[in-house]
Amino acid sequence: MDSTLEEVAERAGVSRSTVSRVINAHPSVREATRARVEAAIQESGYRPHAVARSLATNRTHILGMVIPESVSRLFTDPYFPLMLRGATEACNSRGYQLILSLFTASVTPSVMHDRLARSGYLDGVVAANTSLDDGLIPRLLEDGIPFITVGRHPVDSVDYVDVDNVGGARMAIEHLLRLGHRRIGTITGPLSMTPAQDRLDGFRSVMVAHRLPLSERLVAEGDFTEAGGRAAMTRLLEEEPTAVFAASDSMAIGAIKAIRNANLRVPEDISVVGFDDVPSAVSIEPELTTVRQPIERLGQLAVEILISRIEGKGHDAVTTQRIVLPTELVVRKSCAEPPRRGGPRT
Amino acid sequence: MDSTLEEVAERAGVSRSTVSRVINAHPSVREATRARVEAAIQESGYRPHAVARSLATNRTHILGMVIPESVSRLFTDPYFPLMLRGATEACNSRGYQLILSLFTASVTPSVMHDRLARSGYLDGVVAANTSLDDGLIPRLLEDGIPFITVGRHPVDSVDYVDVDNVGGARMAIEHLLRLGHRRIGTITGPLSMTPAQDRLDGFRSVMVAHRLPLSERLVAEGDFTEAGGRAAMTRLLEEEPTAVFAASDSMAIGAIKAIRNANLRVPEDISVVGFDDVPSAVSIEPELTTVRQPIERLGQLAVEILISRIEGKGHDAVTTQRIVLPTELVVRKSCAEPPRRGGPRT
DNA sequence: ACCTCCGTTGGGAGCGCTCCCAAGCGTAGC
DNA sequence: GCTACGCTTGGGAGCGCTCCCAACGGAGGT
Repeated sequence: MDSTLEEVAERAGVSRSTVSRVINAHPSVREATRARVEAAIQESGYRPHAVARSLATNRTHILGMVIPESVSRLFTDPYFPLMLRGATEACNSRGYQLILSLFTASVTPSVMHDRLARSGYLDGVVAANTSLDDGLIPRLLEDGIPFITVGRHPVDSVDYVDVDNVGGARMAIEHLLRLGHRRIGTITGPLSMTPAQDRLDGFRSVMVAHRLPLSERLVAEGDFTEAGGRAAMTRLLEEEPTAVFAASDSMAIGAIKAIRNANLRVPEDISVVGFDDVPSAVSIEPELTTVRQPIERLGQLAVEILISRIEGKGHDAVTTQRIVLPTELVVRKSCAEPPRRGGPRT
Repeated sequence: MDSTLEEVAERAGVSRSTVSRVINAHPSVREATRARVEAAIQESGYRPHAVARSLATNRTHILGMVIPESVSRLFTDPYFPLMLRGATEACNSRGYQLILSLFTASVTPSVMHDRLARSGYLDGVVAANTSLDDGLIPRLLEDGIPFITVGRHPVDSVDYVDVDNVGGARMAIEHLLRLGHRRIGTITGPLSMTPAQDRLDGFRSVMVAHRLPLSERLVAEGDFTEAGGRAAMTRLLEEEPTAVFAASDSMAIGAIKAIRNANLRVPEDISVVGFDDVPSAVSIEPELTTVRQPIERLGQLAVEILISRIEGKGHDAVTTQRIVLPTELVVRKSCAEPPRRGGPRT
């Protein structure tokens, strides 16, 4: 069971090196020898010892997925599970493993970082949705470990995969405009995170392009959670918007609750657009109009690019890789034309 | 940056062994020497090479979390994220790392298994919610790798952590009985999974204890998903139950939709109880009465027990560890007294 | 003054694998 | 028939660390 290369070699009557060649599919092994070795491997149930191999090759085939503490709270949101699934899928098919590093309370970021990057266990790191201020990226850069971020990062040499947050937000707002809305509010994510910034930019750029009022009072910062969306919407309500763009579906769901709580209806009194298109977007009443982003694909691509960087395939190893995936507006039932002035809404 | 023990030793004017002792907090190092070595470590930015250490100690401090393919579909359910978070938390505080192994389409279970257990990278495995028929447990047993399952497993020597599914189901049904329901249906999970079996057993035992009808037609098998719950409920509707116990919140939510789809109301026409108490249980209308299980705690305990087994602390190493956590009924708004016969329901 | 013992320290021998270099051998070319 | 070259194969030298055993020296006991 726990046989070693040497034992297999003896059994096959060849040397350690030859067995190693067979295992690594090295071409220069005579067919007859190869067969003999393979038989010996079968018989002994031999499996290469990954740790020993890693020590010799300086490769572990293990990737780290880092999720900063601030974000791990969102873990009940399907966003991360989906991204993880994409990442895992890619790892599986490329023969890599994924270590999950959530920054939790019991451990400081720097301990966490040491354990990760400098432990020598990781061939590369996927830094998911880091916020700009957590200092993770500079450290990774300093370590020289290959990494990629999910969500754009401003530093020049950083690889990333992202979705078109600006474009998605634009589509959402344009949809609202098309329905006749003029007084549109937005609930943003935490502005230390680039996707939140970008969605807000998209919102603003459309408003500006249409010469619409862009009061800061129509912008409420949330935290991507339902509770945060609810609180933000409650504030927004005072401004009497006829439509709201929430930067995540969870926040949109929170917003709908706040609206109902104020005895208003969605979409008759206020239209709501979300972002993400998580499964529960269709579980709620009314089904949510939202911007779909390919979350699973994002995780998958991140891993694939990271691996190609690690393995140094072609020019991937020198060119910074930046991929932005398109987003898509999904029209459902949470938006309608704005109420007539002085109409049903008191 | 990538200095070795030897280099640090030279810098401190001691031997490799002494540096090793300092790093591993071995007591027999003179204070002065220790200080000198620590300074050298600081200066050189030395970090022990985890892989080399693992090769020498035969310990990686890496655990695997295995989630079978059939279950990874549930990934949009908050169950796994929460369990993962508990597990990660425990790993973090004990200095372990967690490798996530989802069985995905691109890889067969046996390849997956080889990669895991026999790669030598894993000190132990947490097998989450395996179904009885996927053959994972026998293989782990055969390999002799330490492991624990989340959700009870019938084999004698297997460690597990579980929640009191039977008791939880009982509480749910008794609650319904107390409200006056007699014709109660249930939507089960896939019966190849022990939690699904246990919840059904709880349902049955209460029904039997109260001498209530136990028609198989009032039992519909679902798959823990919302869509499955909806389909199962649609079938159940023909039996005209006044209440339904769904073995997961997702299925309960699906059931509510099916009920509404039939132009009936929850809870006025049909009461619904779920299981899990996921966050979205309070996001829907009406808020769901459900059985709460400590999911995060489950993941955490699984890891802690696994680690104590690996490290062979005391008798933990020989006694089978089985822990069953209590569940709790959370009464919200999805249950009411049954409609009067011939009442509003046509 | 000598022996013993303990607290410290150093160095060899691996852990199981890869990689490189060299050796063995058969064959083709001259 | 001899040289050269290419295909195979074997074995040494690590990868960076831990662990064990031996050695060293000073303190305490007699």
